[in-house]
Amino acid sequence: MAIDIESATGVLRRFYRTYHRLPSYQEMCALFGFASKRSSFLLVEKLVAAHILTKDEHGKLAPKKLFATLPLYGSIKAGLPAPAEEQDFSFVSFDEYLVQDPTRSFVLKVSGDSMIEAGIYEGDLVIIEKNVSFTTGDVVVALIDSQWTLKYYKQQNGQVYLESANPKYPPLYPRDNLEIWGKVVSVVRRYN
Amino acid sequence: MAIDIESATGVLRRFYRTYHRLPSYQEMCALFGFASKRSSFLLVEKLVAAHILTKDEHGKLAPKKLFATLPLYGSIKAGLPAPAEEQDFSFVSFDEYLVQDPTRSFVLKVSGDSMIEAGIYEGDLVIIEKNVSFTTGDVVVALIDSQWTLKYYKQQNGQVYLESANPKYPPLYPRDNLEIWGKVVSVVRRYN
DNA sequence: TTGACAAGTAAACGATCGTTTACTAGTATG
DNA sequence: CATACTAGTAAACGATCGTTTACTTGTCAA
Repeated sequence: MAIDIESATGVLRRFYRTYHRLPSYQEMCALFGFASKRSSFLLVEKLVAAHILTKDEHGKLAPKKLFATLPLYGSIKAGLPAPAEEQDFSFVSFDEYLVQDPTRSFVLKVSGDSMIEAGIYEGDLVIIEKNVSFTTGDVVVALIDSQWTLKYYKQQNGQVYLESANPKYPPLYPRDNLEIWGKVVSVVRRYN
Repeated sequence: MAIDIESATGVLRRFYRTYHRLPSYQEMCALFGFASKRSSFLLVEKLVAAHILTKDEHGKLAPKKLFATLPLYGSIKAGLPAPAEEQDFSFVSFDEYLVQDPTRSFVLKVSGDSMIEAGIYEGDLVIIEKNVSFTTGDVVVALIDSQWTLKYYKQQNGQVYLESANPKYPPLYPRDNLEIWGKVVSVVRRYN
């Protein structure tokens, strides 16, 4: 009774999500109930042929795209490919898609509705990048009069101020000092 | 001249992002310019002590949270901790945060403005999960009269229909058949 | 100047690595 | 029935693994 590729992929994916590495052939024996490493070897050969795993230039086993990534279909308007012939898509890993420089980034959970008109809702996560340049229109995290806010950064006639995306809040002109902490480079929302 | 932990972390993070695995001590020698594996060994010891790397239950080296993740500060309203004492936060990996079951999920790039009132903009990526139950108010990907759309799923008096979040579009009542492909479980937006 | 310490080299250890060879059992095909 | 093929076991291969021991530097403080 051979283990099919699909369920093997699931097992390995779960292992990779837990340990952030692939199991050795010996560990695969335990995972799949093999008695010989050769069985793991043959299974891996199939997975490599199926483009689920790869070997890098040093011959080390590595997860291929499917592991940390999902198929990305083109446009929602363009129509979806038939489920049988799932081709013509790229892949996305959100960690890589959302974060350019992890060493300069952090995440904030949004509360309040001041940026709701910009599509940033309460409960959303925003990824902030520090020490980057920003211009008028960027969403920034700012310390204005010793209070933290998420606002549009605006420049007009040399005057710098912060503007809410929700029209019910007035623009903020700094009294003494205005400290910009970073720029919002991406937004993430999870339902339920 | 010792290599400081910070830059070593950067090098390893870059390696991990490229190869989706950690380098061996031998490979670290090449990465850091060491002539002896012992130098790699000592460096790793420091990184483990600094909670940047770990060893799992089988003694295998594994990246700790910091690698695939970013610090998550509480609420934007609550104020940020001082940069020096960066404590009291959790961590987020977006791949894990956004996708519950990778085997049943795919990604679509949004075009059109029909869901703009729900905070889903043109160019956003939506993560769709197939074969899940959904109720009134969920955002779904549907095939209505052989056309793909992103809409609110609605049920009223036994009548099922699709509603746009943008009031300028009327609700869609299916003429012959309505096929729901999956539920939008999360939304992702990257600026610039 | 001396001593202590940190950081690196060089070499060696047993353990585990991926891989290969030889063989066995089961199953499907002719 | 004979054959071929697939999937598995068992054992062994050299290579690489992480780790340890012994020794060499350079630096800073006493």
